[in-house]
Amino acid sequence: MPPPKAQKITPRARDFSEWYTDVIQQAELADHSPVRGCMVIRPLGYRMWELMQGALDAMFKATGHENAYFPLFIPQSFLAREAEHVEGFAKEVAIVTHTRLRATGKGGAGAVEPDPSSALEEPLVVRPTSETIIYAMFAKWIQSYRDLPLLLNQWCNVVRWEFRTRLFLRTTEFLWQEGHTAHATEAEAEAEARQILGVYRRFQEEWMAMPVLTGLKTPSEKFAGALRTYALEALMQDNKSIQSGTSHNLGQNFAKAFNVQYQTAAGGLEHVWNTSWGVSTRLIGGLIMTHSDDNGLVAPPRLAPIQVVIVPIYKTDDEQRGVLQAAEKVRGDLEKTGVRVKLDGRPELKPGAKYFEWEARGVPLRLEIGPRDVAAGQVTMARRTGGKAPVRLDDLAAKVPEALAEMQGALLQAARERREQHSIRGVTKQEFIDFMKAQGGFAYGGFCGSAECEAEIKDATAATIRVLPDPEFRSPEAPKTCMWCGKPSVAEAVWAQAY
RNA sequence: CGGGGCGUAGCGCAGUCCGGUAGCGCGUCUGGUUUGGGACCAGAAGGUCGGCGGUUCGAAUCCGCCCGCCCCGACCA
Repeated sequence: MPPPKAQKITPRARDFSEWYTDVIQQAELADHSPVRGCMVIRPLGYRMWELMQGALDAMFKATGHENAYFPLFIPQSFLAREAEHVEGFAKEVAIVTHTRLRATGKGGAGAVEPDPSSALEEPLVVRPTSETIIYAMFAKWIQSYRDLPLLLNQWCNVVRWEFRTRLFLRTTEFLWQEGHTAHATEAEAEAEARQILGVYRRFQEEWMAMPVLTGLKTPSEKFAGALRTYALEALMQDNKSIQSGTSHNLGQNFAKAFNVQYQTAAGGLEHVWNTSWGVSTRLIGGLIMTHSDDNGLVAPPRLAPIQVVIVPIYKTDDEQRGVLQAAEKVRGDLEKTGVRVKLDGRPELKPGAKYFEWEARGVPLRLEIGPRDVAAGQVTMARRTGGKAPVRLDDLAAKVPEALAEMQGALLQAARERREQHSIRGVTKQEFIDFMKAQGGFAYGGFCGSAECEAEIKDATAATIRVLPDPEFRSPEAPKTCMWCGKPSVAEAVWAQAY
């Protein structure tokens, strides 16, 4: 019997926000840094990011993209070159103005100060995103249509000085990838932006087991400087939506601002068409809020840093020897099949304590090996999502990958069902208001296209248009009128309260 | 930046009203006994009580100023 200890994780039903924070703490994914709003990604969280990077990077390469690295610092004047872009980011950029410190003779925190004689002639901004510096370089590299398309990606950190931050979801500094491409025609750029949206969707569904809606952002939600922004939206367990990725058709806005031109086959001079697209460590926040439960993290097997943990159980020294030997063998066998496995041989903890710990860290499968199992030539396999059954040692190398694959599928299925249960289609104004006031979720309805309606709805319900959904997500029947103002509908929209 | 709350051991807190040896739980360390769902016993380490100043014989406690953090509102992946 587990003694009723103080619950370390606040139940979701009591306080979702607290629950989220507790899950991250207990799973040791990340921690707050001494700098307000910044995050330390701990080994487990970073391993998960590495697994995400590995999968995404392979997908980028498979679609013809190459990695490069552009610098952290951007001349302040660059940011100002594209008018809409600078307006979008001006309020949240960090600026470097000096190159050295000097001693003040005072003690403590005031012992040093920026040396006035080291002031930079032109301040540098710390990249909030890299369009400006990348397209400044593209202008040098692109001469002719033969240089196109140029398909680059970079993995890096960016800084956006946010007022309110939350681990993974919104931090001052975060890790991401940003793809930047240049094309000869608008159609090619559009195809690229759409292709990447598909890549992101596949990654999020197949690897993260996180179902997404894809579609177009309205002008009020699009990226500053883009022609069009496509996005992916996923519904979290608190019925708020998270934007889990964006892909922009930048048109020729940056090409014109940075003079990125190429000679056509016919000998003319044209501006290129650009795209940019990114996903960030925010994905980890989405993953947590999609699958995890009141016992802690639930990691989808394909992205679980540890997929299987082996917990040996024994009383006597004799038993310990036999059990550990069997456990080592199991670990070796599983490693050979490519499973990420850990044997928890710590002698100072009781098995139950280990169960709780690994559950909090989201390990999909736990193999318990005790004297009875050894005698029977089996292990006891427990799933993070529930259920426990013996598995013969001979079958293990086959059964473990099978169970992992099943769990991966079941998580996506469960998340999809949950999303559909919290979606409402063809809403009327009153239904919409009631829905957003009560449980919330994805509300599908007609939209007249006016920014006024959008703003009114946001004021009244805190809900915003997440996307104008792509065809595969639209309702069977297109709405005829705007669910808010009753004027003719120009597109179906999906509203939700959002992160 | 506006409204609210809080700074005491690694973490969570009591003590502050009413000044008088700085405490509790968890965790950590040592030793022993334990181990099929959060072990137990014994011992130990660990503190400029956010900072500076004031009142006082004496301040975690009273007064003043400052600093930091969390939650809620306006920006955002």
